[in-house]
Amino acid sequence: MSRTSQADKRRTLNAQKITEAAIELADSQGIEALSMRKLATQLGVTAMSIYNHVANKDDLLSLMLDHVVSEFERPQIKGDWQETMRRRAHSMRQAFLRHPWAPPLLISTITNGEQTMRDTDATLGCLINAGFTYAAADWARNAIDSHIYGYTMQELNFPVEPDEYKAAAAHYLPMIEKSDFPYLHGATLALVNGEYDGVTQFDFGLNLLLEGLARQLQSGQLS
Amino acid sequence: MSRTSQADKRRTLNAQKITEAAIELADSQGIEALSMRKLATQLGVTAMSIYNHVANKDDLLSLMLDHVVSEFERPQIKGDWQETMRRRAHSMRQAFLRHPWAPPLLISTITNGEQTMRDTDATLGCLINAGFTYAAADWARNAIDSHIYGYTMQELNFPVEPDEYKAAAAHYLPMIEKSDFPYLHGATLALVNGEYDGVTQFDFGLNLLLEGLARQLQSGQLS
DNA sequence: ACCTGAACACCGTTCAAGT
DNA sequence: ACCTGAACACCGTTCAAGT
Repeated sequence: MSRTSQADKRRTLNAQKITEAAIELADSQGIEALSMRKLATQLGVTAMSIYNHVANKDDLLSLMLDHVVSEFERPQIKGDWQETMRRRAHSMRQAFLRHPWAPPLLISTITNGEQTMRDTDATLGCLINAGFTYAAADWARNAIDSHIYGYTMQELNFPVEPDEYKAAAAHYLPMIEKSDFPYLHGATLALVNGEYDGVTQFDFGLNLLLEGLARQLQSGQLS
Repeated sequence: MSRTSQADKRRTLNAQKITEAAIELADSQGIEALSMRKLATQLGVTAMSIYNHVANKDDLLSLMLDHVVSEFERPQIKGDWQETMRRRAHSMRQAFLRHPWAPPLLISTITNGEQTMRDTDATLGCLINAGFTYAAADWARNAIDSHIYGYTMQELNFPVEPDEYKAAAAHYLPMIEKSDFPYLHGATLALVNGEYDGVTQFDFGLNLLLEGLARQLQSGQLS
């Protein structure tokens, strides 16, 4: 009987199952809760079994990240490059909202997985096809990705939800001395008074970049 | 004699000394090498002594981050807002190059320290003084910071140094199948052939943002 | 008031032993 | 070929005991 149950485990456990369980654990409990021991428990197995399928925890994280990248919408080479870049950016933000642990790890990843290479290839392809030089395509991709990563990481770590901004501002206002922080005080007061809603826009920065790129491309600075 | 040495320790150890030693350790050995035990050894003291001056490791990290923020150039309220924002951005990038562990922690920090509030106040002040509404100043600051954080984190984690790009490209080229990754292959080949240098520019994305903001401000969309 | 050693509840990972 | 338990070298932090 113990033979059968072990045989069952052998059939079920593999790198993909481990990766999926790890992502689910990191999504629901946070990345700091992802330990080899907890993951093993979730899988109904001993911590050490995992090492038969992945080299170590870093290897597991790489597999998890490559899966996240697979959720990015792959750019079409042909077509409206601005719209294609916008669709990719939005899909990346959505993937990061589903997997909030991913951006800091993904941006720090040294070796690139299969999916990352596919994403980079298609992104460069779209821009080059639109008339960008290799150098300009590289700069453009870098600037767009900076915004996607920087914006979503700020967004993910913002301490209050959009529908609580006004209440939070009213709560913090007394702690922001008008004499010490006049503009922060003014901005917080404007929020309390409903003069603006405090919601930043992903598309605001993205449009600044895309419109600037379009303008430079049209005037021949990038081609 | 043991009395004197303990009295000496009491005089020397304080939150500021601990913070400085922690920053030095993180700068030189990496943030993952910063443990309470190693930090204590560096300070010639027991790990537990540290807890007499900081609440816990998170508290220590907050103190470290507030010090990093103090190295940002504080925006002048009056003056050329574009130039002021550019100076702040460059000083932030330089601070992050000195303290590469800081950006992911700083962008994730929930509670803001004194220096962070001063930076935010002066940044908003500069933009509001230039004619931005509260909302527009918030969007602008968010977009600029997204670029600073996103760009520097990509830069800090890029696996090769600029003067090794060409050699690295030549090394990786055979691994990038032309049929699988045509554009990545082409870009790498262009790098090997010296058609472009592969160096991305911090100012490229920053200028796109600032020029776009200036254009929208001038046309009355943000005021 | 501050420093200390022992202890607790965790980690990732190695290794020899099982089947 | 894969799973396991014990062990090692680490963590952050609590607590009672010192001065």
